[in-house]
Amino acid sequence: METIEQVLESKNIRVTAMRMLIYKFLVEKEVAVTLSDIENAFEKADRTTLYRTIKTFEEKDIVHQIDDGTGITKYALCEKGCNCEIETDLHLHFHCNNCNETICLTDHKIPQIKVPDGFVSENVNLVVKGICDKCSG
Amino acid sequence: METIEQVLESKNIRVTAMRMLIYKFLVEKEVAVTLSDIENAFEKADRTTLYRTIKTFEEKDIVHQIDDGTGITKYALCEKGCNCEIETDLHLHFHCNNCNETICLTDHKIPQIKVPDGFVSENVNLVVKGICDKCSG
DNA sequence: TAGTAAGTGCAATGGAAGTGCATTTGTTAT
DNA sequence: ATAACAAATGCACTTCCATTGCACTTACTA
Repeated sequence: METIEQVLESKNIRVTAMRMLIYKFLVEKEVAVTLSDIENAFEKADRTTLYRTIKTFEEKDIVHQIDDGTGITKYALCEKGCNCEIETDLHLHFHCNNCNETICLTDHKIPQIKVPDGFVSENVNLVVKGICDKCSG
Repeated sequence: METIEQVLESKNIRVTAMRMLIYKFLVEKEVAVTLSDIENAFEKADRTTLYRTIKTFEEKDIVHQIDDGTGITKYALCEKGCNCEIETDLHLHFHCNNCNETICLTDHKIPQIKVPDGFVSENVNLVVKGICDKCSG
């Protein structure tokens, strides 16, 4: 089992208390979070720090950004099976219309999408909306 | 050939000069537009009016909203083959990373997406990013 | 044609994203 | 150990888009 320090170091991210806390928070949260979520969880910390920390994590490919259509950017840890650095790693996201949470369905790859002649596909964003397992129960 | 008045009336939208102009603008634009695009086209009109006009069009299903991941909401006319009122009408959108325009690929339906047990899919948003036909030429 | 409902314009607010700069903290070399 | 440097953090501020309240105008309806 890797420690948080090891994870950060392996990605060339300098280890700080703040970063460890935020990483831990992301691990414990199983859904994608907004910047506000993080803000609420760390009220003592500055918004900018949280913002830049997430951006750092993103650059170093330990979190990926999700645009689930709510208009607010969400972030989730890149876990087992998520290779965000590879453009073609395209798992889909599920947004629950009831609890408003967004979940990475890492196992569910996006099928090949055909585009018309002349169009070149570089990237695909797919968000399924509906009711999640917890809410449909 | 339906006139603009007829289109609006058939959707129970009261006909005003402003609405006709905006509708005409949307018809002529073949790509999805932002509120700012409309604003620039109608500098004499108020932002709020344009905003609410688009919202009205959206409610009455003559326009649909597109979230192409640029962070700015775009709108496009629901044309032939687009049945936004039906949740399962799911054509995809293409966003060009070069010219920054977003196009409805009305003919391209989204394939059936499987979700895990317990999840209920109600809606799917799919945006393909890449280079459009005009830019790849 | 008067009355009412809807549409429009102006002003202001709110939320999220992003930036500049000063300060603090951490790393490295001496 | 500590000086010097680089990176991280906190504060203040800005910008941009979305949205709302209210007053005024326009269009339908009895």
